[in-house]
Amino acid sequence: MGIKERRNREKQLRKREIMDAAKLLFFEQGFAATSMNQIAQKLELSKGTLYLYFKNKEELYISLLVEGMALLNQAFESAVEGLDSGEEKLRAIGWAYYQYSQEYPQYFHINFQFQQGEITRKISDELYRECFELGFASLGFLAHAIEQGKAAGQIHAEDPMNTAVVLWASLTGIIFLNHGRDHRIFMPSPLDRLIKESIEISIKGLKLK
Amino acid sequence: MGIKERRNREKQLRKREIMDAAKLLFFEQGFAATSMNQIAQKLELSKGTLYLYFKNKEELYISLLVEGMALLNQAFESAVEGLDSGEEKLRAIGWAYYQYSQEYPQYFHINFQFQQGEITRKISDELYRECFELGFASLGFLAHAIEQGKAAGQIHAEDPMNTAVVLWASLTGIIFLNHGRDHRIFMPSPLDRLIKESIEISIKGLKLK
Amino acid sequence: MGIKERRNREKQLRKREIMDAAKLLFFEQGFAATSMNQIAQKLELSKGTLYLYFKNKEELYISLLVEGMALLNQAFESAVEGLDSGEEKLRAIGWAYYQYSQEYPQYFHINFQFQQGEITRKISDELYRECFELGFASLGFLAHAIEQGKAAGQIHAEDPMNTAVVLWASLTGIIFLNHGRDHRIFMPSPLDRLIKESIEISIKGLKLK
Amino acid sequence: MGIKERRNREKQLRKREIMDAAKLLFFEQGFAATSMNQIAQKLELSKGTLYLYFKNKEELYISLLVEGMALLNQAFESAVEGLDSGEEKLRAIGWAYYQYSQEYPQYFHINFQFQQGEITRKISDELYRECFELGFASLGFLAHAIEQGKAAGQIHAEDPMNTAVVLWASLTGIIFLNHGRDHRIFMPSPLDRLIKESIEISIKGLKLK
DNA sequence: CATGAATGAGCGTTCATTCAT
DNA sequence: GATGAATGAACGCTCATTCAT
Repeated sequence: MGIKERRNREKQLRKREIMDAAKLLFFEQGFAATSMNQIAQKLELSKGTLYLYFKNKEELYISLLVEGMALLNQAFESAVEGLDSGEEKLRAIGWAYYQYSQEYPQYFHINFQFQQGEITRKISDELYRECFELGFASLGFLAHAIEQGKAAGQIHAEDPMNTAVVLWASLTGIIFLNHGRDHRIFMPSPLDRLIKESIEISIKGLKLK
Repeated sequence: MGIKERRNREKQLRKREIMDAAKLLFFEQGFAATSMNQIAQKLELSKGTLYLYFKNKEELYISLLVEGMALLNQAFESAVEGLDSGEEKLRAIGWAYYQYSQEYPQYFHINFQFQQGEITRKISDELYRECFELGFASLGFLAHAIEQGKAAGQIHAEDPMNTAVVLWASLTGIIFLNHGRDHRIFMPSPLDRLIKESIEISIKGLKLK
Repeated sequence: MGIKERRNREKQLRKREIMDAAKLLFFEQGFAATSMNQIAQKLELSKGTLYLYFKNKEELYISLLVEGMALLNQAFESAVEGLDSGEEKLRAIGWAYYQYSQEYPQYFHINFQFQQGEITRKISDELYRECFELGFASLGFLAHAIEQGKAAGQIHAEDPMNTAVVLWASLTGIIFLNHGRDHRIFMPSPLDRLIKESIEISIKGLKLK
Repeated sequence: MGIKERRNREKQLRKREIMDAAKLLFFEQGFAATSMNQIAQKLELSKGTLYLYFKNKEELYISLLVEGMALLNQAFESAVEGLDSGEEKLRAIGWAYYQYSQEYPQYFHINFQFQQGEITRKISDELYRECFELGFASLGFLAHAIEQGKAAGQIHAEDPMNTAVVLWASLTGIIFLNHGRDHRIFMPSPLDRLIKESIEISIKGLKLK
């Protein structure tokens, strides 16, 4: 037993190490430009070993994606904890999304690249579903806040899920402005100002009166 | 005379063919995942021929980008033509952006990929500046409409350029939801509804009263 | 008649132009690194045209070789003109070889590359023979001078042709030191000093007493 | 332990195989005309494998060059061992150079090609310096012998290094006559006779009296 | 006579993946 | 469980040569 457990623990540890190294490299160089060789070298591991833990490059990538999505969900959960009004929650979720993108830029990046579908086609439907559900859960936080505001008569929203998607995508679009790997892309103000402006515009735009 | 002209016309035609084939492939698979070989095969042309028309892969890509950006600017120009108020213009530009993304999804996609910087680092600063200026011009339409609304006392915007970027990125984020090359990504409603909702939220959010 | 002649003259002229352009490029970049395209562009001519005048790249190259060899023979002829003793002639030929290598570095270079055989295998035996005979003629000047010195009892040489080859190759080896296209190669003194020293050592070494 | 050692030995063996195959091909066809593909095919190996052992084509070439130069230096060292006079040493070195060129014609050729600068420009200054110093060491043997003869009053040489270069280049030029990859080049006598004659002429030409 | 578009084989190099040890 | 040598297909790109016009 004890042996088996230790083995298992060690296996998980190794998996972690691989994922951490891969995370950094994928973020810095993108999926296509990062080679399994690089990942192996960074860990002073042999290439073959990577394949003991991940079926292929895509699956390694996706496992990071899932992890990142789970983290985001936790962040949202904490953000709304103890808040009462829908409006407050909306504001908190928006800001939490921004903070997440700053604290875990690698995860944010991976998440986003995934949405673009560069990799999606190479993974199983099952794995895809898992990602999908996690994403759906995140959206749920937004949708729930909107629903609450609507129920309280403070917010106008025909279909809260619809509105949630709109807000989510807006923020994503803005955060992503900042994520090009070169710094020649146009940013009129610091990202946080843009985010704040976006959140406030949206909330004001949603308010009933 | 006639001969030279015909040759020239044919040359332009061939260039068009190449660009059209490349446009589709870049859209479907992304820049990195599309090979010159694929483009050539799609056209039943030899690889070498592509290089008679474009110095390299990047240049082929960028030529599409520039074309798409020019189209978008024209679309914006038409959209605001004859409109009076800033609000109307905002609405028109947002909608034109959406329509552009539907009519020329490949161009939209290429434009977007570029902003992400996947390619930016490989091209000359000069070429980059050209693209940049075209993009800047597009933003200008939005900024100008906001400015006008502000001047007319109808819109609140501390820094119109800032606000323009926010709106632009929001719309881009939403449209992009729809652009994964597989269609498994979550969309609660048709895109046009989401866009309309986004535009209206933003405009309402910007209004002074 | 007149027409035919003019045509012919023009054809020769065009051939000259091609050869002159090729000469420079082959010298600057070497045979392999020079493309037919480059030659055509330098002349503002189409690639196809080159093939009207030369069967292929190799033949263009070889035609330059033949020309250079003929020039060298002329130089040797002038050098020995009016000289009486074998020793004087030897000295004159050696020096003429050096001057030739300075005045026509491109020809010298081409000549030498040929000896290395990089190209030889691709040309016809017939063309090869022509080159060979020209080279042989050059050697003849040296051999003849040695013969004369020997006949006059001033020079020791069992087999003058043998000795001619030795002297020739020695000078070639020295001149070539200077012909690497980068300038990091070791040269203790200016080439002319080395050449003079070599000539004097050889002549002294050949003298009977 | 044993396993690791055997692996290492096998790896060295494979490296040797690659270098030996490359040596022959570079010799027969020159650097530019030899492709990595050819080398791989000759060994019935995949192209990719070559790159496990050598970073690129140039490095493979240079590793041969360095090997050859080291061999030559050893040959010179053996040649002068136990000899007393400068003249004897000169004769021995010249002859050792010839023998080296016969025993290791490929190395001789590679060395020579390098001097021509075909490849020099593509390698790092550092690597270049290493090659340079090995070559310089070879010359040093000659220069030292001349110096010694001069000190003993037997040889006239203003600048022994200069003279060393002259002798070296002379011999190189003669040996090279024989090294065209086809054998149609003119050779009046066997190479050894030419070499002997050259050495004797040079020594006689250098003697004081 | 001259063109120049097109070809197709080839280049050096990379890399995800496999498998014998 | 871990290794790392080997593969083989693919990459972006070049270029001598041909041939319809």
